[in-house]
Amino acid sequence: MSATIRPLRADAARNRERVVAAAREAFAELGTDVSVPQIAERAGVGVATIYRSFPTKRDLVAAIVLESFRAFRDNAEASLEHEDAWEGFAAMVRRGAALQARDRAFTQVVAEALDVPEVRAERDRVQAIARQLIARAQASGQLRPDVVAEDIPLLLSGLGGSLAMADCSMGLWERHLALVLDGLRAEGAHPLPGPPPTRAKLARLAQATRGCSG
Amino acid sequence: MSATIRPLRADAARNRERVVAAAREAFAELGTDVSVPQIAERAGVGVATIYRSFPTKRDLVAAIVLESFRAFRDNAEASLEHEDAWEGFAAMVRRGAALQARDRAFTQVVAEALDVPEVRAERDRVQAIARQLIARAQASGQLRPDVVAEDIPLLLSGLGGSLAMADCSMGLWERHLALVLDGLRAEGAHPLPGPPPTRAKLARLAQATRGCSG
Amino acid sequence: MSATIRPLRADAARNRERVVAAAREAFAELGTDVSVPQIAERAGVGVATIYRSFPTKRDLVAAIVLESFRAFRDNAEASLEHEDAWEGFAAMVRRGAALQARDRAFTQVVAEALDVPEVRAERDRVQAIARQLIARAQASGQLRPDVVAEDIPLLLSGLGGSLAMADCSMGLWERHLALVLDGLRAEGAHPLPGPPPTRAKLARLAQATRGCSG
Amino acid sequence: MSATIRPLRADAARNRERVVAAAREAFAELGTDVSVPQIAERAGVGVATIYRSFPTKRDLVAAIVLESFRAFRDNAEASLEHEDAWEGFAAMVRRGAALQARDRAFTQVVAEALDVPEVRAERDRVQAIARQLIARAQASGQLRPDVVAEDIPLLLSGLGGSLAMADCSMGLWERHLALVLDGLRAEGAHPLPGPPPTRAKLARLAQATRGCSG
DNA sequence: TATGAATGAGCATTCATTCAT
DNA sequence: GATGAATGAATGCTCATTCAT
Repeated sequence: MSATIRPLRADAARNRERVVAAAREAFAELGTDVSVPQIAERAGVGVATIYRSFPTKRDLVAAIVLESFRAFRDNAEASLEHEDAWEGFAAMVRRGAALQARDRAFTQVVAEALDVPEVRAERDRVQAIARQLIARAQASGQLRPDVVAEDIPLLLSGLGGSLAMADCSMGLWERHLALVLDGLRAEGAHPLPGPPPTRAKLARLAQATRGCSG
Repeated sequence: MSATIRPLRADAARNRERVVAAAREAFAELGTDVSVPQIAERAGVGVATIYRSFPTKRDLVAAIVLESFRAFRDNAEASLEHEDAWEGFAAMVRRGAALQARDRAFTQVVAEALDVPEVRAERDRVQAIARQLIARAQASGQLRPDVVAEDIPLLLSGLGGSLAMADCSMGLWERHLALVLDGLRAEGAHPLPGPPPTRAKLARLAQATRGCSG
Repeated sequence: MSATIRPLRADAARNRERVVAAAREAFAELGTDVSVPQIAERAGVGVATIYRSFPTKRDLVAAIVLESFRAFRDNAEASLEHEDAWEGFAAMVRRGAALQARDRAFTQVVAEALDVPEVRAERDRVQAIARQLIARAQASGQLRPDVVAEDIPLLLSGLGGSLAMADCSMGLWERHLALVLDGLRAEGAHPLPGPPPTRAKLARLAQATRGCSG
Repeated sequence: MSATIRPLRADAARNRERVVAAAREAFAELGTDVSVPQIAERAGVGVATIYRSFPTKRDLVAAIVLESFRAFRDNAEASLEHEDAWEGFAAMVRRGAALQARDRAFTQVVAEALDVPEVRAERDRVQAIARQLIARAQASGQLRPDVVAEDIPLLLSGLGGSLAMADCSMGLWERHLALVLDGLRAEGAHPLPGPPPTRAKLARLAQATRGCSG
């Protein structure tokens, strides 16, 4: 009965899924610069089919990375239940690194702050959870106290960069990740240089699109 | 006869230098996506003048990043003289991070493995020095023994990612860098997962342009 | 059996009417450039429903403007009964102007000679009546004798142009219309240049789609 | 010597002229809707050649119609010298009609108020002259006193409409023009309906892009 | 029969690169 | 040797029209 609710949706949905799958794949592999016609070809549909579901390429990108963000958030939420506070925190970082290891578009969007409300909102939600994981791990004395939640996207983006470079099928990025995690431990922490970033500064930072000169 | 050639050469060389300077600036600021006409305009020359010296945009990019690679290598070589082995090593990493902080194209190329022989060669030379710095720092017991030279580009690229994201004028990236350095210290090192990467594997890795799926 | 067909027909007819209503509105408001999907949405039907009744957008346009032509003809026929021959004639012209003032598509089609047999036929019928109105008004000595029926569409189209330009809600076009009517009066008429257009010439003219060069 | 000032311009200018000529022709014939590729083909150049000289299609349209506007203005200025004030005025109207008779894009732009500063400015200049011609002709008692300068573009646009419809090579539009001119004469003028348009109203009118509903 | 998803050609525009001057 | 105009392929996107449901 529920099958007959949307008879049209039957092949429409199947096609949309083909588009999404093709986009997911293409974006993951080649980054957000793949052209819409390229995605259409991979999906075996015409360009206009894509534009029916996603009025703009931007929207398609947003939809795809949103999936990843959500998956990441689900995982991070689950990590809050971890008995060991450090392991909970590490799991989140690991997950973020893994995601970036297989999705180039995700990496790009983490780094370039796609200005789409839904994405922005999801990012905020993710950060709220990260803050909790951090607080827990710091309270337990395992995570160095001078790390703040805002460092995490930078760290993740950092891992993403390294992953992008390497053939991600090799386990190399896991070495790198372990290294970074060691740097985050309270154990042998050396004080970080400069003042801790204020929340206001970081907010402005999140706005900034790009532009480096010195 | 060299007298009649030189004058032209002088002109040409001056022009080439203008192109290189403009490209350096533009690439650092905007990344490798700046258009050739844009660079030509900045340099105050015609596009064809650029194409005389650099048959391809790719070549121009290569030339520019090569400069950075060389500067990096010079610096790394100097670091070999450092009394403190750890400081020598850390100086190299810091330098790499700083370079990426002010040169967006460099970051891109480190991350995307520009497939040009000269660049590749320079990369190898850099790595040879890195190997020495690492060996020294490990011998002195300050650098964790499970790090290999091949990890360095990945780490640098990682830092680059985080730098790209943040407004690089803020000191944020220096926090991240300090974090990573702490992770590299022998002090609180936890064993890295998996087998150490063999040299052969890494060679193949260097070849690979891209392509992640699982 | 007609009983079983009729119900469907009823549905179909109602749907068709919705389409026509939406098209009428959309064309009047926005001109013939509105997209078919847009009309479908206004009508609350699918595009294909439109294409069932009208194999081509052109046909839909033709159907809609045909309505206006018919309304115009009805009005013109009524004007034949006018006691005052001049007023009868003027009423027709006024009506044509008013139609154009509220229907952008009508204006476009009058100006661009939509090449559809039915439209063409209706145009001829209209002209036959115009001819009578003109004859009457000329016989009464009020309409200048050198005007021929074939001038009328041109005049109307002329008014349409001026109307299109002005915010049609302002009464401006009525000034213009009055001006033109004054030009049509026998009173102060100055002879028109050139030979009066022969019927044959005008027939060829009606054929011509476009093409001006000298 | 002046020939060698811009050796490059030699063929560049020739090519630009080809573009302009092709655009002039295409716009005149088909209106502003002709596609850029179409114009390029007519000109025998690539699309990008057009975009070198005209950053936007809008700019190309503006450039072309500006030519016509200027020609019109020159002519109108000359008409100010006419001994007979009425003939001066009539010459302007005739000229405007003739222009529209051979240039569909001009007609469109007169009717649709292309929002480009230069075009707008030229339009204003033209109107200033029209105002003088009108004042002169009214002072001499030949032009009806209730016409204002702002009526002229409407009248011209009106004539344009009628001209567009007819095969412009036939002299038909000249009949229509004569008719309209007769309507403008003081001789047999009947009072115009409604209040004369205030300048403020007309200014707002000029702003309005489109949108007719009642 | 009505739907609306799919199509592919078309549009305005940009860019790396080549060639006449 | 240097110029910058010309090229044509590519990009994101829209629309009239056609099918599978």
